[in-house]
Amino acid sequence: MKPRAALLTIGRLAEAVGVNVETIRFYQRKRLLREPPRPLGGIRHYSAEDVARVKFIKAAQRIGFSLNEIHHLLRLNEGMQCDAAAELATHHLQDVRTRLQDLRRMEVTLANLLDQCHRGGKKVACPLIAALQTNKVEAS
Amino acid sequence: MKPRAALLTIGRLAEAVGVNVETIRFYQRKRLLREPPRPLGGIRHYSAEDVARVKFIKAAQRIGFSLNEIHHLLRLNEGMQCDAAAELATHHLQDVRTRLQDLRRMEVTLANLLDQCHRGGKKVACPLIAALQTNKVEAS
DNA sequence: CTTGACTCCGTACCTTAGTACGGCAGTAAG
DNA sequence: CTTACTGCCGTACTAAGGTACGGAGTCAAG
Repeated sequence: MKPRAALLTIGRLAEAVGVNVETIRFYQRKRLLREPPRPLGGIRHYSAEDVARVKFIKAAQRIGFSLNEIHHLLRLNEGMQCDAAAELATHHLQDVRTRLQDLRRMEVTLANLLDQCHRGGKKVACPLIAALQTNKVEAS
Repeated sequence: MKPRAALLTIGRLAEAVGVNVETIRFYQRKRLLREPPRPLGGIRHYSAEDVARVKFIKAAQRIGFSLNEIHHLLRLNEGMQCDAAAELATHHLQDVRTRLQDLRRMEVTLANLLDQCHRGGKKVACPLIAALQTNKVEAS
């Protein structure tokens, strides 16, 4: 018999990524994940690609993208027309670069704070707020 | 007459940052913002510091922090005991660095995608998903 | 052939982060 | 004085992103 146990069911997929089974179903409903083939008796089975996809979704969320934006990003992945892709990518690239700057400032500031601490002051004054606005948040 | 017009009311604060008045009130309820002094007749007035604070909140949200995490970050700002601050900061610093890596990968990938496009392929194949998982995919 | 661990499905519920609503009060202009 | 802004307050509603629940089917092991 073929190793039925190796089949990637929804439960295993969820476990592999570290999310709830319901979350997988939810992503399917939201079309962030294709409906997988269900060869025998209606039990879905997934591929390694699906694992990667869900991991991508989770990573993208951590850096501040909404499911909606992630949906767009994922479409870039599946060979779309170049001009459309370029437009989307340009837009997201700018977005990503803004976030990078904010994150770098945050990094530097936290690192400085730690450094101050280790030099032995008992209290620290942390210009954390200044960190993210040095650049600007010009209201439109 | 004193320049009453220069008073930073809730409406002006909201406008300065580009958020809704209700959002400011909401942040106050959530203790992300102190209750400001209300000298005459109960009308709150805010300082430039409050503007900075709200801007910080918004910037931190864009890079993926929840209001809860932001609450912690803000507490770092107001001179706390060094050991406590150091622990918090260390934790957030790691977090920030992970996000930075993901964002950098995302940046490189999007930039490559654009580059491919400009070189004239009609369709593009974008290893976008690979981008965010390079760090840790030990999927069995 | 029963039992336990999954799976399937739809629906309901929960948390986070706001937004909107309606009633009341103070001030300023017409 | 009346009308028009704001501001104050509490409560209710919304949207996004899940989570939980209950009933039914499936499958491998005991």
